[in-house]
Amino acid sequence: MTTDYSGSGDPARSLQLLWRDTRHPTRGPRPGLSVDKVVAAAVELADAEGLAALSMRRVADRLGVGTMSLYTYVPGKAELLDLMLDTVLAEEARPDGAGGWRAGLELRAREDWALFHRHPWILQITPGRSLLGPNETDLFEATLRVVDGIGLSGTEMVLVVNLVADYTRGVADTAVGAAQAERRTGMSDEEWWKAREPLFDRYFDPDRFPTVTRVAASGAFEQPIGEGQYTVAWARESFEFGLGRLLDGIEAFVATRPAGPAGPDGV
Amino acid sequence: MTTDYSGSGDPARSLQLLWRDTRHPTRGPRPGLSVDKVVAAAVELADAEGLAALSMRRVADRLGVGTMSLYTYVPGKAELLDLMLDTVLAEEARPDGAGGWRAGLELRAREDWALFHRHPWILQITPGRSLLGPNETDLFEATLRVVDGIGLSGTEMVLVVNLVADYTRGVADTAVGAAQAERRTGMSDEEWWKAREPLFDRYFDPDRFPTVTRVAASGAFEQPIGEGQYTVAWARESFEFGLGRLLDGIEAFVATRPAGPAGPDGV
DNA sequence: CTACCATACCGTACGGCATACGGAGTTGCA
DNA sequence: TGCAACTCCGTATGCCGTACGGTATGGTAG
Repeated sequence: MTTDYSGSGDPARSLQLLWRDTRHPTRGPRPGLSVDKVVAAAVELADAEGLAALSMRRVADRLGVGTMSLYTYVPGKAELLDLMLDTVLAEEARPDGAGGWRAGLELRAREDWALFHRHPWILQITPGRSLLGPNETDLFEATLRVVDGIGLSGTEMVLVVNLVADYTRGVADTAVGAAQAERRTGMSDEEWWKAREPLFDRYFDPDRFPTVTRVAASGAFEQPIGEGQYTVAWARESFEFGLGRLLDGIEAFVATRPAGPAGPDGV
Repeated sequence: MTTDYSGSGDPARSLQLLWRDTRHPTRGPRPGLSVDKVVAAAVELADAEGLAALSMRRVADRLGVGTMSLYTYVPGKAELLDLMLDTVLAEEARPDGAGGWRAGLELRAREDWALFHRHPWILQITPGRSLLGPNETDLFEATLRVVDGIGLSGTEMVLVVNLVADYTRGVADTAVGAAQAERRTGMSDEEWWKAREPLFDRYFDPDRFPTVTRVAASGAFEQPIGEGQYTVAWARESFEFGLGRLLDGIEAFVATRPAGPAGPDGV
């Protein structure tokens, strides 16, 4: 499935919810639920069973209310997804500037990575435009601060911060997808490959794919098989390798700028 | 929506379809359709209206057949998505080694980028395990070849190739999401921001977000507004900037390896 | 030439989904 | 005391993927 997602509803309502600008008018019956409870239930469900299992019915069931009651707290599913996203963003530790910009960006990337693994559904909701939620803004502020005063222009600061975030999203998308394949298909990686290898060999022509053949023969695809978690370990190494290269590249770029406390107005 | 996706069906059948290993038994009535026609119709529909609009019913309508007739050609929607993906992969130009590894990886990244824009739905189907389809394998072969013989081990070759692909996927996910937001919400970026700015200002506290405030004041968020396509232009610059940094980082890494035609068996 | 039967085609039905609509019950204030 | 504002939610509509089983087609075996 795909989520046709957000931004369509009433902006004022969405922002109010995101920033929890909700004073309860004292008139009617006391609400039995709250936005936070609905969001928490939805996050739990999505974590446990995936975004595909996240339906308004299931969330309502989990809260012990009728489906339509949710619509008292949340305008619709799209907005609920927005709220879920900004909510889990609060879980990330913020870089604090210790260790310089490189350590700061590393921290941000690793926190993103961990978050994507903890809440894989994040990767399945299309990014679209910015949410303008409090936690997203918070995180952006903290990360911008990390690359502040090292000689970059405002535009360059934004470029660098987004670059690291986008890279992490990309690897995580692949890695999390692979990690979840087992759950989704009810088949371990080993079983999966065992089932396909003999069939694949019928189509795989070494003359057509000589380099793949050679690389495969070198053992590059055989990862250290551990407790069945080997895909995860391999993915993490892959992520760290790429992060290292990326930061090396950024470092070279930063070195070309006039160092010092130039601030975002420079250039 | 989200697509619970693939790998679940019969492997033999999936691989046969992917590699078009389909000889028609001469018995019954002549088939009016073919796998290719079904896939082509599905791709057209997804391109035109997005993955959310891709239903078996709509594909069948487009082909002038009953819904259930599709199941003669394709085991189910998950497998159809697999086929769609491997099919559009054929559109990418393959790097041919001219200009060395850096130019080769650049070409691959730009081809991926273009493909993601041409077929945004690719980004919405969860990667999971490899398809083992012909075009995917082809592309992998061509890209591996580009980093062959420059001193990398087999594992390192795979790391580098995947790194570039993952980076591109990440930026494209963001960029395509933003580019499509207009279509999805029926609202231009300008309208969208106009509707939210005054509301957002009520929550945005400059003391809490000083760096964002300063960077915004420096004009880093005001992109050259052109024909309404400015988001696209900005995204492309952003992609090229990141690609440059990434390849710089990889270049530094390659420089640490013993150059020469070591091949994938080294280290 | 007939009978068989693999295959293509597809109508119907089931259980899921988001959510529009409107009614019933509850509470605080005028 | 009464009504307005509010929560809760049953029902219905129109989507979805696809299981099931029926019918039409047409090459081939006898």
